[in-house]
Amino acid sequence: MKKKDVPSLVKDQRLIKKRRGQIIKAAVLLFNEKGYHKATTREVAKASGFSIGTLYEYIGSKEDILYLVCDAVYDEVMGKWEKLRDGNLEGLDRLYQVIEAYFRVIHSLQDEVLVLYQESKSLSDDALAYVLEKEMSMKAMFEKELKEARNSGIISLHDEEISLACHNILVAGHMWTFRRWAVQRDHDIDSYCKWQIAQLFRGFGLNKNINGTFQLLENKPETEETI
Amino acid sequence: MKKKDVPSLVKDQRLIKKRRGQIIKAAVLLFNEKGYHKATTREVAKASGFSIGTLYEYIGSKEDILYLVCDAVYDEVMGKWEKLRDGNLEGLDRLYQVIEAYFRVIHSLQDEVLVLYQESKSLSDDALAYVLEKEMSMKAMFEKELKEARNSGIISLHDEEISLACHNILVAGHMWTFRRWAVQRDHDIDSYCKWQIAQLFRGFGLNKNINGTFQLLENKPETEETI
Amino acid sequence: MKKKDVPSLVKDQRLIKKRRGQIIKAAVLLFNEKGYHKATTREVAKASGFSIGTLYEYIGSKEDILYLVCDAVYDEVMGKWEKLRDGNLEGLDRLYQVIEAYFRVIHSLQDEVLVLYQESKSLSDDALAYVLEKEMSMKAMFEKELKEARNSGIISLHDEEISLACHNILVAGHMWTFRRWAVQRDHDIDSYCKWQIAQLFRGFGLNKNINGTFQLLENKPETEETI
Amino acid sequence: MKKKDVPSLVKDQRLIKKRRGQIIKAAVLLFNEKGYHKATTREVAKASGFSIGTLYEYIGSKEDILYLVCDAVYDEVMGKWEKLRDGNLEGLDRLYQVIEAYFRVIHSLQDEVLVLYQESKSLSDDALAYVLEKEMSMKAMFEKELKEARNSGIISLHDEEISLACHNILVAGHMWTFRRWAVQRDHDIDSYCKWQIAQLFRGFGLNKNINGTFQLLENKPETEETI
DNA sequence: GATGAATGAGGTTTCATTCAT
DNA sequence: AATGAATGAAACCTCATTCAT
Repeated sequence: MKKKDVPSLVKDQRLIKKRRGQIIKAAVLLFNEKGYHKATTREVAKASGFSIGTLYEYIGSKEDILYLVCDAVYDEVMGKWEKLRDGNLEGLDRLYQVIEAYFRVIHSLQDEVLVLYQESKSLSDDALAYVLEKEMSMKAMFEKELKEARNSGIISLHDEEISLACHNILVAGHMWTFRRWAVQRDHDIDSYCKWQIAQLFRGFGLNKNINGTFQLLENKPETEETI
Repeated sequence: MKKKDVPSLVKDQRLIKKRRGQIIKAAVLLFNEKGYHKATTREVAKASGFSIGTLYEYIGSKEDILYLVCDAVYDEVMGKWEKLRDGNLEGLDRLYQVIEAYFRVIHSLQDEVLVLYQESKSLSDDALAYVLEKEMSMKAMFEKELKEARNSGIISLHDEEISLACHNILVAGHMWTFRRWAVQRDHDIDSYCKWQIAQLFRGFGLNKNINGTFQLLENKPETEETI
Repeated sequence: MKKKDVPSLVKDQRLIKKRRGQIIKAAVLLFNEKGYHKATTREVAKASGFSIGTLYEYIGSKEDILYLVCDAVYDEVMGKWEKLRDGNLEGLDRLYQVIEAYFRVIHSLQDEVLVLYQESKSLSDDALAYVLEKEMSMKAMFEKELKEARNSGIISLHDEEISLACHNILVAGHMWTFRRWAVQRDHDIDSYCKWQIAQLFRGFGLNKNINGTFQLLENKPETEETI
Repeated sequence: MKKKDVPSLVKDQRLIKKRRGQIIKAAVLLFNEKGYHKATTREVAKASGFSIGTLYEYIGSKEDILYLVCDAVYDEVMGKWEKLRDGNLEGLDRLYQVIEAYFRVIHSLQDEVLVLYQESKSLSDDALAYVLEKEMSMKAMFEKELKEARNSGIISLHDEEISLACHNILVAGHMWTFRRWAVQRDHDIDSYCKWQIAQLFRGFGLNKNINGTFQLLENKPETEETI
């Protein structure tokens, strides 16, 4: 599915990019604070730093703002995630690191992801389809990783389990934002990564040591750090 | 925290209960279809079977409708869950059954739970606090179960892990509704219960046999059914 | 073609009729004064005697107002015209009287007809088609009269000429409104009727005497009254 | 009344003329298609081949565009009409030819005349007055012709009748455009000229022969061609 | 207790016009 | 002379809420 076309009356592509960046930034803050429906276009314009007329030079409708936000957030998540992933790792280390990187990216983009998560349902059918497709492509990336791990003999899961596990990973990421009122009261992001990943891979004989790198458990007796 | 007071101009408590039941039922359908913000009070009144004037005899504001829905959904979930739980079970069987019962209740109240999940953020601060408190009380119930299981030596998890695991269980329930566009494409509720519970307890030497009841794994070699 | 359905949120049909009557009356005045496009819905509401919200209880969109006006004006013209026509007349007298009655009805509904004439082009395609159809049905009425007159041997015109003559009659009626800035400076409605009808039937040996009834010209030498 | 002054920021008169020509041409097309009010200045600028900024270098306001169009259309009609009129003709031939030429000019400038006719009411009072004055000057030309014909004994009409007849001639021209949805379905311009002129002069013993030139009827018995 | 017509604040969007480049 | 991004007043329309019946 192709990116939905958001109409603009302005020709200069560089300017469009800049102004839309302002819009997205302002919208994330506003949508977080009051939600998409209660935030007005006038407020978005003002928070973006220009007039309502100028706002509509760069979008076609209010929904376009939400679409721009959702699209941008996915791109940002994907971009940051790619940068954070260590392509040199293999096997278990790689698996852990991929997931942890994902959690940490979400942590760094909390507001953005929360909007994506809570408001995307207000998109029109086709825009929503596009966004869900992006979500599924993220899921596919995790599936690829898990299947490679299975091929390497590190984990043993059915396809169905892998699929579900990937949903769980993705949602565990989202949870960090949409349940922050509870989860972030008890955990910081380090702790959250540690325990969630532990939960995901319990039973596969894996462990993460204290200084944050992951290691195989070598049949040590259970200690505080062991899961 | 006490239940928020929803004002009514009508005296007859029995009538209030009846009419609010109609309102909640209609609102769940409508909020599912178009969301809380896009559904109008007129539509709610019509779907409830009476006039807009009558609607306002039983509520004070539109938000009250959402509050009534959220409150009722929790009560319904709790009620059904209690009925479904087998108080006689002990140990592992009990643990499994509590969780599975929870998933099945959510399955049977999909629309309701979805509304609760997607729209409760639109509640006012105090109403939201009340709803979140209910959510925490559900979490507490799971925590109690898990701690008992730990005391019985069935599982070994830190308090922190138990807390997180309970979040995961609750969210796994919600997921069944808010990710149904993907999850319910690949799973029916039986399969979902099986694999999600498996995922939660992998590594504790538990298993679920083919006919749907859970059992301890007795050192059998791993088979297809083994997790 | 059926009457276009104008949506109303109000149920009481009598009230709808009453309120729409108010709307039409107010709209005719306003549209005359500033034209359809420059008149605002708020102004229409105010001139109708109620709030903007109430206005929209009785219409679905601004265009509906214009449609209501056009539809009502045609009905009013037709209704008044029928009442004014003398069904007992035959032959020439009938022909003259039908046309004169038409002119006089338009005179009594000047503002209404002017709006119909100047603004109907702003209707949507299907509403416009409906209105033009009404116009054609009026033309058909004149054609019927002229053909009967031809059958009686009073006038001798080809079908093509009759068709065009009917257009001319209709437009001569409209002219009285849309060229009033010039025509009504030089004529009152009596004089206008007299000369326009004379113009239409010159050459058929007809005349209208001074006191307003029509008569056959009996080969008299031309006098001031003769055409 | 003097031509209204349309302000321009540009000095070069030749350029002004050229650019305004572009504007008028574009505006006629647009105003025909969507009407003056629904056409935007941006659209006019684009259709004219330059930017909105440049448009405003040559006009002071949107209304000026309409004024330029109306003014230009009159000039064009007058210019073409003069060229088409045969100054050598006398008497009846002259009378017929003047009217037919007028109809044919309007036919060749249909879109332009239609805009003039349908939108001029949106002009400001003074601009409208100027335009109506032009209309009256056209009427005066017809009056001059008819009076000369009366002096020559070709027709016998009172001053009042002549005035009205001239209105009718002018409106018969406009009709060809504003009732084209009906009239042009049944007639081509040749047929329209023939029958409308016939209608105007019925009873004066005039005729138009088959090959399109007009002639006096020489007491022949009425035939199909006779009116 | 039920009704539904009335209200008007406030939402989204448009577009004529300006002015710095 | 030409450009086009920026502006904001003002348009249309919605809908939660009230209150007379």
